[in-house]
Amino acid sequence: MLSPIRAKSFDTDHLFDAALPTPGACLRLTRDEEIFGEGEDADYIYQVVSGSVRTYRILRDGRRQVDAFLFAGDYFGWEMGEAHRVTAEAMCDTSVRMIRRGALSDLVARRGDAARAVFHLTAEGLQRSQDHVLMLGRRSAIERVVGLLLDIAQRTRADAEIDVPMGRQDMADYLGLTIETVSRALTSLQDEGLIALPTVRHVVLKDRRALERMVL
Amino acid sequence: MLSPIRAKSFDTDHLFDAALPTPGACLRLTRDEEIFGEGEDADYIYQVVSGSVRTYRILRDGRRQVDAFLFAGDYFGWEMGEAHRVTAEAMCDTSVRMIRRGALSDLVARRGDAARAVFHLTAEGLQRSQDHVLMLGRRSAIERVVGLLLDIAQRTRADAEIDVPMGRQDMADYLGLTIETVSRALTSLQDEGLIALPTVRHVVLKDRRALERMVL
DNA sequence: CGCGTGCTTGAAGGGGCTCAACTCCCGTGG
DNA sequence: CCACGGGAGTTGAGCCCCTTCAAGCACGCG
Repeated sequence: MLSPIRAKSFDTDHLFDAALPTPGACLRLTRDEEIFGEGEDADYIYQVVSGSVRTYRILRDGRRQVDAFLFAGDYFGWEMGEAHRVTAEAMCDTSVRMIRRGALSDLVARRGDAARAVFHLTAEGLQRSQDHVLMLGRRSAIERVVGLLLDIAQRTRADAEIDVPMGRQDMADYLGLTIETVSRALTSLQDEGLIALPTVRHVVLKDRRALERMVL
Repeated sequence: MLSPIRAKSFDTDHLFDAALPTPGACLRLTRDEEIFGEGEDADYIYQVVSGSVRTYRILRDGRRQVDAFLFAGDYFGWEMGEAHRVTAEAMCDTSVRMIRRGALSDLVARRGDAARAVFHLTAEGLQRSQDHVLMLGRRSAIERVVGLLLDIAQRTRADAEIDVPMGRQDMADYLGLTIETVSRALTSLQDEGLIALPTVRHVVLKDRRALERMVL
């Protein structure tokens, strides 16, 4: 997935390090606390240090679409315009680093490898969004849930046991479903012996191979 | 939408001009001709000169998800890895410009404003993808069709009369619907007097205000 | 212990899908 | 000029998956 290692180039995980002399510029947040809101000025770019974050948009009539879940190491808040297009909230106790857009621009102007890192990260976000589109456009409810579980497992570097950081409503709004359908999908996966649900936010992937086959 | 004009910066429409001394490096394509395929090496970045292009992915069982429609001026083929993640095809007689990824990298390394232009374009693609997600996740069939019509109108700079460059199957696979549902949505919009369909690929937006209200 | 919030389960309804027939173009050739 | 054929689009009927509405359950917290 990652490009071959190049000497002296930024590891994308540490893009901010070069621009942030004091790595203590952290924001600490509690459950459901807003980081920024849709329409607000996009002055900063963020990186999750610990915890997890959701971004979403809301339609006039209240329908909500969760755009992305962000975990430790993930960057968010790349907005090309002046305003944020989504709202970002912590899903649990979370800390994030911030950097002024201007500071990042300067870094990019000074160092070509930083530009490459930024491009890489944006492209990664684009890929995620494209996968999300495929999921919503052409997959059944169960396939969507399986896709999300595998995605969480991969991105939190868990293998068989995963801690689901979000509630059913967040899952539903990410997958374009209702909480009831998500719940039914999970129990049906459990009935088929593909997963186990020791607690409501803890999932055991009992047959990962079979689950992966379901989403190609 | 666009950032304020900066002296000496690239107009994103003309990003390639600086990197392409001979602007004749064009590829001419006919209907349904493939530009690149999923999994192939991503050596080039492309820009539509005239005509229109679709990008898509196909699932094992044949389900297809159209990722994007590209019109004159649009760039495509931004892949961060070595391989294309989608297939790109011309939807009609089309010509595209190409530039080696390496040449673009060089340009970006040499000129900071090119980096900004590239970032801008990638971010634009990301925004489109996010809007697509919202469409697929939380909108009804009719709302999706209206959204597509308005998007085409805007991006082809048409006001009331639009030429739909794609067939019903392409629309359906972009919107996560079936051709029958797309067709029914169009006739129901016609019945309500919101649009007219003089021919199958020609749509008149009779009440644009009302249509825009439908998608917020 | 009781209450509340979030999750699960059930029953009924609906929006979009499936399958199938039909229509409309449009190009081709007699 | 019309007959023919074929692909694309439309329309119809029935079904199914997901939603809606409603009730029941479980866990956590005062």
